[in-house]
Amino acid sequence: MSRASETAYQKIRSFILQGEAVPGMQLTEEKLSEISGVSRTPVRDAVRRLENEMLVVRSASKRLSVADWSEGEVDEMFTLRAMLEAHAAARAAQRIDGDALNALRGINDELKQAINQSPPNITSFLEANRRFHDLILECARSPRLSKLMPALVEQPVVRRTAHQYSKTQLDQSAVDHDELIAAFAAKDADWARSVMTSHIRRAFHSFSITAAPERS
Amino acid sequence: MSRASETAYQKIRSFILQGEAVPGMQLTEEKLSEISGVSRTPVRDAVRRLENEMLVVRSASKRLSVADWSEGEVDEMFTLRAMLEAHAAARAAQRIDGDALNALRGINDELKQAINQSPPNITSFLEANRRFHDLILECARSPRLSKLMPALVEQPVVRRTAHQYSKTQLDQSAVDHDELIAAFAAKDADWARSVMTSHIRRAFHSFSITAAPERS
DNA sequence: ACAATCTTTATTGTATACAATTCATGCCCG
DNA sequence: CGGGCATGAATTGTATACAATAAAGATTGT
Repeated sequence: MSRASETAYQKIRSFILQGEAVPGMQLTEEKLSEISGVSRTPVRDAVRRLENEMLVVRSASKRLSVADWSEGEVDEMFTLRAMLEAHAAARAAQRIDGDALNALRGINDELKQAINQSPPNITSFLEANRRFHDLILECARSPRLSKLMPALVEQPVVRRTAHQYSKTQLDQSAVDHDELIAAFAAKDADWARSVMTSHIRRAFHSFSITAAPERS
Repeated sequence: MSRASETAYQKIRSFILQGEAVPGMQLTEEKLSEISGVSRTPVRDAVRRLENEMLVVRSASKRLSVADWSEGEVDEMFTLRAMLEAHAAARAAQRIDGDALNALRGINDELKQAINQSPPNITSFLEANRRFHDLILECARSPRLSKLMPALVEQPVVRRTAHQYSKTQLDQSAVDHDELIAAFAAKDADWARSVMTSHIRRAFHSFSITAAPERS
């Protein structure tokens, strides 16, 4: 997208993900245009994109609000994400080349460095993690899959601001990634699929456990 | 959506699906606003929706064109659709109530009537088929799944204008639907998932076989 | 004739003004 | 008091004019 529309998208998105917005709170196009500093027209474009990622929802009478998903819906999201990302891993295993494989190794090294700082650098970890998964998606070479994934990935982040990551969990992520790389190197689609499924579902359960207390 | 934006969406969509548009052909916002009889603003809204359904694509320099997918990409779409619709069927099996079950039976009766006309009424068949699958999706009660499906369902229609349906294929669809209903009545999620998977993948292969000659 | 650059034209992006809806408030009548 | 209805305010939808950008075409120098 072009400049204004893109900045609006970024600003509104971070406004929601950085926790400045309360789930369920109403958003008017005018307020959003103030936040992002552009007119309503590009704001509307940005909102459409966010609507597709289901970060904002539109009520029956076209009013906008910050998405607020029930526990069951978050579960469902993880299930769908596990299915699709496992499928992406399987495709990637059949298509990946040596360069991409090395790139994955490099990204996972960065991820390990982020973990081994004290305290672990969560921001760097999340950033490397995102790049790792994005690169796999790219190697899957499925435009359609690439289109569907954004509606599944960022969602948990909304509630995760206060999320505590244990060193054990972080280390396990790096181990999973290493095993994925091994499966890719062996071009074993089923192996890759299984590892990815476990990886996502484990993340889901540790997310549920630490996120649950918030609901008090 | 509101009136103008919605009519734009409908008109452009049917313009593409009814085969008046050639895959790959360029679409300017102005021409689309002529076609739909509204100004460019609502056209842009409509285009965003179509872009998400991947019926139109946007080139690197923001120019619009009618989507044109390779054979491999159509395959991938069917695979994804099979995965997600099978998942929807499994969820529906656990959540469906008697009313919805009866509604499914009614819809499938209409579908059979459409088949048994001579010649079979393909339009009615497709319409009933769509309602059948839509109702299952609704019974799955997964907003996220409902959001993802549109990007997967209408795609093949683009090339299918000249598609010939054999009586055997049509009958098999009705039989599949009956078995799905049986799985739902038994609340057997795995059964429902399997039947739906077979149903979609069979449709895929009969589609490939009859659509292939077009590529000459 | 060819290539590089400039100019022109086509197309998309943005802002603003206004129209149409929807929501909230208060009023009247029961 | 309380429910329905009118009125006003807030919000979204649409059209249009203009700005920015990308594509196409013309021009010039070699």
